[in-house]
Amino acid sequence: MEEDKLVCAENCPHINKINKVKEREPKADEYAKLSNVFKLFSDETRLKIICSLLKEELCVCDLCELLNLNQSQVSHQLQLLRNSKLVKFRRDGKQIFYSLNDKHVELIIQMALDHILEEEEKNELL
Amino acid sequence: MEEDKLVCAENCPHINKINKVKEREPKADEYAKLSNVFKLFSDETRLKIICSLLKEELCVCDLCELLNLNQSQVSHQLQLLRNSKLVKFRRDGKQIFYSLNDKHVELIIQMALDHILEEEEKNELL
DNA sequence: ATATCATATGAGTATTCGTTCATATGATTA
DNA sequence: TAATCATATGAACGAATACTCATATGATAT
Repeated sequence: MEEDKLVCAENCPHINKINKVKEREPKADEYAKLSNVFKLFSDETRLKIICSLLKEELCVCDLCELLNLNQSQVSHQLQLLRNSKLVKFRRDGKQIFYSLNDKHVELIIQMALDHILEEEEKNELL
Repeated sequence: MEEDKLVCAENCPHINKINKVKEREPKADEYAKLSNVFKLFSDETRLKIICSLLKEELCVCDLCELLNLNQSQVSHQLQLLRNSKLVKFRRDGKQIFYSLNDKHVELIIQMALDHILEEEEKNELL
């Protein structure tokens, strides 16, 4: 008849800490949006597309050539990026040119690169 | 007998642009590392764990209580974060306390939050 | 020593997600 | 108005992955 125990018995959970964390945490829907953004960056193919668009507006076939991917692959990934408004696009005749829709993208990638570089430095010290 | 055509025929691919992009792009192994980092942030459960650890060192059972997750779930996700060196941990008696291992984590999340907020502002203008 | 507590880990399952193949759409050119 | 070009889209398949359940481990307390 005991209830399932979620928390450990004694000192734990540390209620003070937990309340402190709860105050500052993102809202429930922000977690969903955040994880969705990171999901877009988490696939190597998409990430390459995003990085390619960092500096230059490019058409689908530029991306295919640049990244050595087939057209369907690129278009499918671009659709995901479009749906999340991470990229914008304009048609010019038969071609469609994509570009990034938000200046934060570059910052996010730069922070992650800094993180990776620090990891590498740590490893070199071993 | 024709080869599969990867690029469009005429103006495209825009060789100048492509070369320009190629100069600045991350190296091949950096893409893999980058996407792995973002993959860690891309699951909502892991993201909640990471955000909880932003301000406070917490034990497993704190995280269970705080996020309303079962112990196995939390431990499995912590293992992924450990393997990628995103968190560090110390044992104190029966409990194990986790904390973030890198100051860039907060910056990455903050940039992503800024991105989301800007998206929301754009939507409100409609 | 044994029981209990906090956490870790392995296997199995279900779901998510990326790629491929085939086809559709929408614009241009002949 | 056909044919072709650039891109989009749908369905199917396979791989990756998150969760659950059961069990193992390592520390403490009795």
